[in-house]
Amino acid sequence: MRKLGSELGVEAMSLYNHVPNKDALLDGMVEVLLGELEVPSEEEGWERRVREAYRSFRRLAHEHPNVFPLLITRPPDTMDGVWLVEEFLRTLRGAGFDPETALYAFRALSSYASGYAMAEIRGFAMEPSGARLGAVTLSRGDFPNIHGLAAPLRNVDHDAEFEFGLDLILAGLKERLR
Amino acid sequence: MRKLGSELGVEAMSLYNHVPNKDALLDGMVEVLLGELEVPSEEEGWERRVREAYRSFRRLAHEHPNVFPLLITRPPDTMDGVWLVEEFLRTLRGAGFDPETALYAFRALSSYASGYAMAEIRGFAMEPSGARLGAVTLSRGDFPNIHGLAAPLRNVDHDAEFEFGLDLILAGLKERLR
DNA sequence: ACCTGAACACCGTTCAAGT
DNA sequence: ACCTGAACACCGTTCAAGT
Repeated sequence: MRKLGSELGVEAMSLYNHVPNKDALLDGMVEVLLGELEVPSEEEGWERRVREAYRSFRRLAHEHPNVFPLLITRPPDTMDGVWLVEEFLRTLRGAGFDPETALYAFRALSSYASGYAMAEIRGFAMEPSGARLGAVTLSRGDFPNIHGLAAPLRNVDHDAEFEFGLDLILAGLKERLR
Repeated sequence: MRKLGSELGVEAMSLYNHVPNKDALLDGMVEVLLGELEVPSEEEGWERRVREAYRSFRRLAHEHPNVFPLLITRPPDTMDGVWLVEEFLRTLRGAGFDPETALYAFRALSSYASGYAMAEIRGFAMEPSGARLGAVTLSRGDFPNIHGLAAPLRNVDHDAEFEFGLDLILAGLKERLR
């Protein structure tokens, strides 16, 4: 608050004339972030629509790596948020899914996408990145599999990797449609 | 630090005789948490082994909802962590996956599981839970799909839901095996 | 070797007082 | 209507002084 105040050329206490407290401010930031989500038009077909929406979701993480974790930490309780869910459910219902499966699909995809985006921002958990491979000394004998991946690990194509997981889930969903 | 100190019947400053700083303390907590992960023995077959490991991962979130987010926020840089990855990769390699796919599979499953577990802890993002459905007033006309899910939303079986996503990804992986 | 008091540089927030 | 100084109740951390 003090830092934001000075950024605005004002004392920290003045902010409380415009905002109830810091939490409200953070909630507002999350709301703005969510507003930047780009959901493509309906003509594209359900699969492409869903895919693009989650690509856009991941893009939010790249564009605002400091705000994005707040979206995960403090799920927004806004009308805009509810609208997005309604849209998603409608799209999947239209594709032929029953209501429960549509909900499961939403949560599965959202879990995957937010988990992946978080990992990208904070570093992949329990995993020696290219940089970290050096930090911990891995004997080639004890860690043959990680060692064999040293080169690929150094320059993973995150776009392709994200798409891989998306493919997996979407393929599974299409399977259930039959 | 002050609170932990008083819990131990000691002033906060005394802690610095045993621990470099607060961050190191948090890292240690994450390390202990990770140590509680239960990876089943190898005889069970790769799929069951992977499935059980991620069930155990999710259990960590339930048992330690305050520490688990730290695991996501500050990916541990420990030998134990590397060992887990090595184990995972070895198991999938043994099942017939090529190295890159094994890595992708690890990250896809980990992203999904951590995303789902986080959502369970903090509340599902952009989604009216049973409780929240009341907070925001949803006209039946504007949100027909969410409204149709009101009953299922109130008592989702999270175990089954988590399993649904796991099935989706594992099915997709098995598909690639052929 | 371990603990402590005093101190430093921070937080978010309240409230009476100013304009 | 909006801003501010002083103050409160907090943080993590350092360091010289004690035992």
